[in-house]
Amino acid sequence: MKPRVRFAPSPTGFLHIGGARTALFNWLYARHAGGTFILRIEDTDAARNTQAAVEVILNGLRWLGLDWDEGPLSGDPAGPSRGDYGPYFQSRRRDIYQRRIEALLAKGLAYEADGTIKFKMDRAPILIPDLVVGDVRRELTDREQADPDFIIVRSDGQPVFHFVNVVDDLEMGITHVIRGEDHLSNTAKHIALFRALDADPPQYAHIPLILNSDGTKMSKRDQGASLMTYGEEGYLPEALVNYLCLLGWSPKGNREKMPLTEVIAAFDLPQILRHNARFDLAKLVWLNGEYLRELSDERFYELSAEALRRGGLELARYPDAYVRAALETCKGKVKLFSELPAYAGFYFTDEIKYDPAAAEKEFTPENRPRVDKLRAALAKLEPFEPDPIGATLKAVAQELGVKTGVLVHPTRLACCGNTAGPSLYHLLAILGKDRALARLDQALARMV
RNA sequence: GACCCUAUCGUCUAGCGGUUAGGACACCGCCCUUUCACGGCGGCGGCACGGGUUCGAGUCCCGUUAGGGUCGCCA
Repeated sequence: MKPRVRFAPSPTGFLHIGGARTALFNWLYARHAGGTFILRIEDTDAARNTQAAVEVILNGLRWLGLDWDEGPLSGDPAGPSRGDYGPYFQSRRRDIYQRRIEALLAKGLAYEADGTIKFKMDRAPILIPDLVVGDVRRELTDREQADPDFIIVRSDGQPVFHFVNVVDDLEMGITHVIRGEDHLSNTAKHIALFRALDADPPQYAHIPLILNSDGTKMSKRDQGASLMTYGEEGYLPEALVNYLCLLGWSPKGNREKMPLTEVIAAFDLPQILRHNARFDLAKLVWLNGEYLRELSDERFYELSAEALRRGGLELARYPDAYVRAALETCKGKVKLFSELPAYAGFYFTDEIKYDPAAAEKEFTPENRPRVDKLRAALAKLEPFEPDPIGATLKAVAQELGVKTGVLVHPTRLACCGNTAGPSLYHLLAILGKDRALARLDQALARMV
C-alpha cells in the first residue's frame, strides 16, 4: 500500500519554521516512498482563521517547493481543491464529524457533560508504536487519573482538535502520521479514539523539535521562527530546505550540501534522530552562500535586484546592462541577498558614505600624492577596462615604490566607502572613468 | 504535581561492544590574493554524572542531573 501522509497546519497567519520542517519530512517521505502528500487545513477554531492566513501556509509551502498531491488550491475553503478525499478544510467537514460523534454516542463511548460531549478514554496505559521513538507506554498523569475523559465537542457544537484530527486521518486514509514530538503524549488519546471508531491507527513517526540556539523552545515571537522572514532576508529556499533536512536527520557519509533528489532517495523514517536540535543560523548562512554561488546569472540578477530595491536603491535610474554588470561582480561574494544594499549600493548612488575608521586610516596626507598620481594615470587610460586598470595600479605602485595594496585601499574606499567589496579593477571599469575619477577627486579633497 | 521523550566538540552530526572518537558550521593561525569572499593547510574543542553488565562501554541496563514535551470547551 502506498503511503498517504499529510501536513495539517492550523492557519494562524504564519508558518512556523518547525511546521515547515514537519511538512518537509512528510513530503520527503511521500516522495521517497512514492506515496501521496496531502495538505489539510485544520481551521476548526473559526475565530482565528482567515483566507489570508491559509494563503500564508500555501505560499510558504510553494516557496519551499513542497508540492501537495491533494489539498486546497487556494485559501478559500469553498474554493477548488485537488484529490478525492476532500473537503480539505475541516470547517467544511462538519457532517462527517457529526456522523462519527453519533456513532460514538450510540456505542456509549461518548457522553454529554456540561453542554459538551466527552470521550470515554481508556483507563489502562496505552502502547504507542513509533517509527522514530520506538514503543512508548503512556500512562495517565495524575490529573488524567482524576478524570481521563476529554472533551471532543465544545459547548458551541464545534468538535475539537483531537477528535477531528483522528477522524480526518481515518477518513483520508492516512497511513503515516509524521508530526512534531509535542504530539507524542497526546497520541494515546488518538489511538484510543481510533479504536473506539473501530479503526486501526496509522503508523506514527514523531520527529524532534527545533529549539532556539540557546536551547529554549522556539515560539512564535522568537527570531527566525517565521518561515516568511527567510525569504525577506535573502535566503534561498533550496538552502533552507537543505538545512532543514540536516536538522534531525543525517545523510551519513559526511554529506552536508546535497541535491534534494538525493535526499529523497536516502530519506527514511527510522533514521530520524530522536533528540531535539538547535537552530544554527550560521550554518544556514554558510549553506545559503554555497547555493548562492551556484545560482544561474539570471536568477542571481533577479533576486539581487529585488533585494536592492527592497533596500531602497533606485535601479531603474541605471541602464540594465550596467545593473547586470555591477551585480555580476557581487556573485560569489555575499552569502545573503540582504547583504547586497550595503555591499553593492555604491554602484547605484553618487553619495558615498565612507567607513569612518577606514577613512581615518586611508585618507591621509601621505596618501594624497599617491592617489593623485594614480588618478592622473587612470585619466589617461584607454580603454578603461579591468586588465589595463589593474596593470595601471601595479605600474603606479611600482613607480611609487609601494605595494599595490597601498593604492588599492584608498581607491576602494573612495569608490565604495568600504574596505571590502567586489574586485576593484572590475568595479572601476563598471563605474566608468568619469564616475571613478569623480570619486577619486572627492576623496582627494579629504586628504589634507 | 504527574506522565512521556532526549543527552557525542559552542552548534548540526558520524558512531550502532574493541576507533589515535570522524565530518560540517563557527572560532583561531598560515598560504593564495587588488580588499572581501572562495579555495588549501593546520589548530582549538566532545562522549553530562554515578553505578552496574562485560575480558573490554560513547555504544547495553539502572539511577541522578539537565533540557524538551504533554496533562485546555488551542491546534
